[in-house]
Amino acid sequence: MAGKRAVTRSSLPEVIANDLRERILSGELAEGETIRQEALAEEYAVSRMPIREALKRLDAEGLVQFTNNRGASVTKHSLREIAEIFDLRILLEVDLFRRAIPAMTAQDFTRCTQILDDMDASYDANDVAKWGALNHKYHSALYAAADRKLTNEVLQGISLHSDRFIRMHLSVMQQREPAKKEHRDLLDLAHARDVEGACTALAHHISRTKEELLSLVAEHRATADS
Amino acid sequence: MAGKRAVTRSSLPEVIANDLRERILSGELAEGETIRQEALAEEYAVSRMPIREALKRLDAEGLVQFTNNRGASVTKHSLREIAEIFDLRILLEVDLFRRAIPAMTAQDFTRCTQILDDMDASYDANDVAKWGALNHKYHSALYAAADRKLTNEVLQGISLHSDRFIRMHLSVMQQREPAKKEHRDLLDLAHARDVEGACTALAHHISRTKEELLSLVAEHRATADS
DNA sequence: CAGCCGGTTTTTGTATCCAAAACCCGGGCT
DNA sequence: AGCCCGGGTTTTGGATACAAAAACCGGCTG
Repeated sequence: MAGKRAVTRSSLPEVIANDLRERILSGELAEGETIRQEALAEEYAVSRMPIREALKRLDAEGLVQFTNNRGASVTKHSLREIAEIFDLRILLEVDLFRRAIPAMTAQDFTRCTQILDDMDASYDANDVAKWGALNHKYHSALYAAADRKLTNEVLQGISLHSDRFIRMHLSVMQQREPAKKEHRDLLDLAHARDVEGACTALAHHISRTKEELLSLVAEHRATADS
Repeated sequence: MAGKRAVTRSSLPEVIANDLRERILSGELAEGETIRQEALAEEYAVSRMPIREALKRLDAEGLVQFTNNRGASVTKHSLREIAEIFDLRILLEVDLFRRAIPAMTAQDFTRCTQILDDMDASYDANDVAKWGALNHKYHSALYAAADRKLTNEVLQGISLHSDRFIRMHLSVMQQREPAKKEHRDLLDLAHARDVEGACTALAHHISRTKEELLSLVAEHRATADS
């Protein structure tokens, strides 16, 4: 148990930002909801200042929006923007994958396989939060060999948003078994060093997720009136 | 003169962040330089708090780095990361351009031409800051027809960094007249609706800039020891 | 003489406090 | 009766003040 390496490795605004991010991603804080700084301050038993910094950070990440002197509210994306998020993912992930595949080692493959196993487990266990985290981990592992720090950071920033919608509708999407297989196929194609095949498969995989999610969100919003 | 539309359209941290950003981009604040909050606070005649928020924002943009309790310092990119910045630009800009070209209207073309004229003027006048701003404007105008808000935002974030290095060495690069012509060629190809030709031209244009800049930065760093 | 340890100083991080701007509601005017 | 205007309340934004962590320097000891 050498876990707690650094005594207080994260500053107060950071842990608050992490928690708030999780709350937004999990849907506990709904789209468009206005955020009252003082309420959060009391809830976390700190002053309003760390809260402000945390919100500013989330604002930079695009999860909340600051309006002049009217405070912060959870961002709400249009269907069009959601589609764009996924298109960006395709663009970036395919590029990363293409660069990564020739450089992937046996270690990379075993690591990816392991994460996939964990993912399936949490998927079946209905542990949405864990699945989301593992999903990120899997993708990072897939593209680790590309050794592109900056691109990965940008991708993470974008994936945040896509994850929000995926998790929002994961319960419904669980019926889509093919996703599991597609994940495995990607790894197999990479292992066979079939760069183009793997890339098109990845593009299709994300694209299918996009289409499916778009219809789900559209349906959801239609019923929710809003 | 209907300029000052909104009375106080920008908050204090915002104007400070803008100014600091400009100072970093212009090279007034050198790479790796540590930033003393109190010094800036006195300089801007405000308290340390707006400064902190501004720095946090720049941190989110990647222009400065926060270390635990040791404050902020201007980020310094490795040659490898600089190359990655330009590769990302290629990826994003080509995608935007491809989507934009079929949708570009006469208005778009005239607007682009006009900006190009201004750019040439500031280029010849050696006005580096203005040239940078216009460069941004030109690219935004080129991709405006794509109507991809999010992608453009991401691109802006990345271009910030590339601009930093371009402006750092613009005085040397002025000898490279071909860049002017390339800019015009891009517009002509787009006007002819030659999507693939325009995209490859754009990719080559950015790629050439990248190569040239990389050697300049490498040279600069070699002489500056550091 | 070098390395380590402790006190001092600087610098950051957080809290409390005050001012300014935005919303809400009621009253007056057209 | 409806609309506009003004005071009260709420909420954010900024300043000052305080505590904690880190760097720095000097002295001590092996």
